[in-house]
Amino acid sequence: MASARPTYQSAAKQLLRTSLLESARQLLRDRSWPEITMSQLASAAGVSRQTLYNEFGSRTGFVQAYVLYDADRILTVVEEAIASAGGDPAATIDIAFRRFLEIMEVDPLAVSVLSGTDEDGLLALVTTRGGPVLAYAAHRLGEAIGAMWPQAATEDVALLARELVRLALSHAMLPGGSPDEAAARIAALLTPFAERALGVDPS
Amino acid sequence: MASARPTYQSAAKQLLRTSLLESARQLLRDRSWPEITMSQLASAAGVSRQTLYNEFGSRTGFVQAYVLYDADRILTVVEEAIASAGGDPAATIDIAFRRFLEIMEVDPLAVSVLSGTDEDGLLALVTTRGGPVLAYAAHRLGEAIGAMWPQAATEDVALLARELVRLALSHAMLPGGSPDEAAARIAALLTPFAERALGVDPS
DNA sequence: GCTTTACAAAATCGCGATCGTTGTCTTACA
DNA sequence: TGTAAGACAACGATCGCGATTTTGTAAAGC
Repeated sequence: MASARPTYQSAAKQLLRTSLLESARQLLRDRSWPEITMSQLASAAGVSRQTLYNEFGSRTGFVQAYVLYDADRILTVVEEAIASAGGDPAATIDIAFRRFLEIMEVDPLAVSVLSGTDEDGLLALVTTRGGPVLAYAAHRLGEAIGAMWPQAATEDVALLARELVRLALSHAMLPGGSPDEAAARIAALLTPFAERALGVDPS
Repeated sequence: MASARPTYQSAAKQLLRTSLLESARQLLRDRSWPEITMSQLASAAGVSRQTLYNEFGSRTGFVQAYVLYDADRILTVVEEAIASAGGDPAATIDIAFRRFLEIMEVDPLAVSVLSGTDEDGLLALVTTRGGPVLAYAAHRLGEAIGAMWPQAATEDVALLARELVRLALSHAMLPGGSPDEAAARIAALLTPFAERALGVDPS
């Protein structure tokens, strides 16, 4: 299977990265980020510390990559939820938001940030310095929604995606009711915009 | 009932509180919160340190009160902006959001939180532990909107107010474009919901 | 390309000592 | 009654200092 798109090198590199990132995910289940050393991380993944540095550059470089990796993970699930909604605006927003909040409740990084006292500066990484994550998530979400509603203006879809991400992060950091309740409210709030963007006749 | 006007005692107490809080606002213009001591605060307001403690209990008690005071200040301006909009849904949301973001750009506490490295835990006070502020702001905003749109269901107004506050805080912490641009986008996003709640015929 | 070993720079920790601050109390005053 | 002022213990920063750990980089070996 050498004819596949990714070369062996890139595939191996990808395997290395996910192995490291997944090990970090495991370690984050019972220790907070500042309690995890690069040595522990390397040995948990079965590679040398040097390899870890070659791949991610520095400690902060790794944690930034991990945030994106975590976002990627979550977005994949949310995209599946969107695809399963069958195109209905209200159902799409509701299920996507609900799935997101449900995941965040058990996400190692999220619970670590929310439960701890933020002795590390991790909270800022998704708020005041959360530009990269927000942009990435908004883009991915916009693609997923745009694929499902091709008749909607890309401008409207991008707008909906961006603010949806902001609301999602806000509700993840400070829950307003259960995921079910929150998702229902957000869906009720944003469905009129979505329907108008889709040209649905509000009979 | 006691009296229509506040008693001398309550008025004096109120004067004392606002004097202290306003002094803190001044001090926050060139120092961050952890750099301000209770002694400095008391003498800046011209009262004894003991009086400060009698009124606010503790240092954290004061900063929490200050956050509410600051929110109150900002909300007053936003309420005026809402009243000036004349009831039109799009204009109301647009001007309220824009005024809020403009204020936050020069608010001493806000710039202190956004520029600093959050060595104090102040960022958490408007995110993961921001329940009280969010509830207070959502309530005030709901009242203001409800007074302008009496025909809308209180449920819809409360929903709009709550999520509007979340979006506002998100945009204040991590700006997405200028206040004008952000406000225009939020207005475009939420106007359909507001119009539907108002029973406006979308001709 | 990964591992091992080595190494300098930087961060962390333990541990007193010190100092400033917090929070409380008591007394004096209007 | 409520504020000012002084004194006070408790607590938390801060500092010095050595010891240790961790970060980040480099070399050599497989």
